Amino acid sequence: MPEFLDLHGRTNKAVRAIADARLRRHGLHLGQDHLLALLWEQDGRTPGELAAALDVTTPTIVKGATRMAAAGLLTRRRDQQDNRLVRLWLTDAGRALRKPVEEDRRRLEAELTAGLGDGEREQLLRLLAKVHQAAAELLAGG
Amino acid sequence: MPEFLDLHGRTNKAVRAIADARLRRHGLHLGQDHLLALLWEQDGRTPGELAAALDVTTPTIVKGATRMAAAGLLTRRRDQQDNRLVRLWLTDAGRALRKPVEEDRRRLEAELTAGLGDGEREQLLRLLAKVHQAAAELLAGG
DNA sequence: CGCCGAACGTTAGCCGGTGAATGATTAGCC
DNA sequence: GGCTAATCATTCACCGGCTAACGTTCGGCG
Repeated sequence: MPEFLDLHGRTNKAVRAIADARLRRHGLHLGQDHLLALLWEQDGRTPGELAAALDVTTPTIVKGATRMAAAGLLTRRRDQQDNRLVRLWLTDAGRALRKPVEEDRRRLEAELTAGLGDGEREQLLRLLAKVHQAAAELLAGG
Repeated sequence: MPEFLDLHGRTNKAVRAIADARLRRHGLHLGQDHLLALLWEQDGRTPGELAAALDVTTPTIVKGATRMAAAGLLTRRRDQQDNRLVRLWLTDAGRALRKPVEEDRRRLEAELTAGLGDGEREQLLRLLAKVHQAAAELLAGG
């Protein structure tokens, strides 16, 4: 069991578990916050656009949007100019989650990296970015 | 979108995608390799033991074991002494995957960290371990 | 103008993961 | 010895993610 893969995977799982627990207090599930983040920035985007921005497939967005619509966080509306398109619009409830959820995420980041000095934090990001680039290249070509 | 959380999440997703693609060549799905790794080390363990070792819930093991049994990688047998227990035993097919899968994983680790010097690799592990510990503490207490 | 292909959202089915409820079996205590 | 409580595995329903198949709607070309 290679060291980096194991450690990276474990860390990711723990982080996801914490994020999930905190999102649950706002009635959200893991991943839905990313979708919301995009809509907070700009309303009325299409599932395809959102999927591309999140590096996720369209069905993932559609299913999530259906659940979030049922939860009253957003509404679906067809585009009048191009009837193939569907646009997602936030409700007041969806908009209201912005501040607390963004704050939660900032706090989580701060708590996780609290044990690192400024130089260490910077270095961690630098090294992780290297690995990420290697992964992206392997995924594309290798 | 905090820097570390975002970068770490992206990296994990890319790594998982690569691992999934490579496991698929052996007829495995993501996560099944971890279960196999435990059984390669020691056969005849119970779902509960495996779940605890992998830090996963028991239903996850049960479902995976069902699929892997259907794929001919392992067999289920009830313990004769304690009839509540179920023990998972590898088939020859399951054992045969050991070398290629372990080799794949070692190679993936090497490829991902190829761009790092020895000092950098060590430092990355050290810093990531710090974050992991912080996450574990948050998960337990905070 | 009509057809045919491209673009798009949706659905269905699978996978790993979770929590909650079920059922069987053992262990412990009176 | 018998009843109760703890311990297992299993099942069900849900979530995010994926691929593949489907149906609609628009665009371009003859």
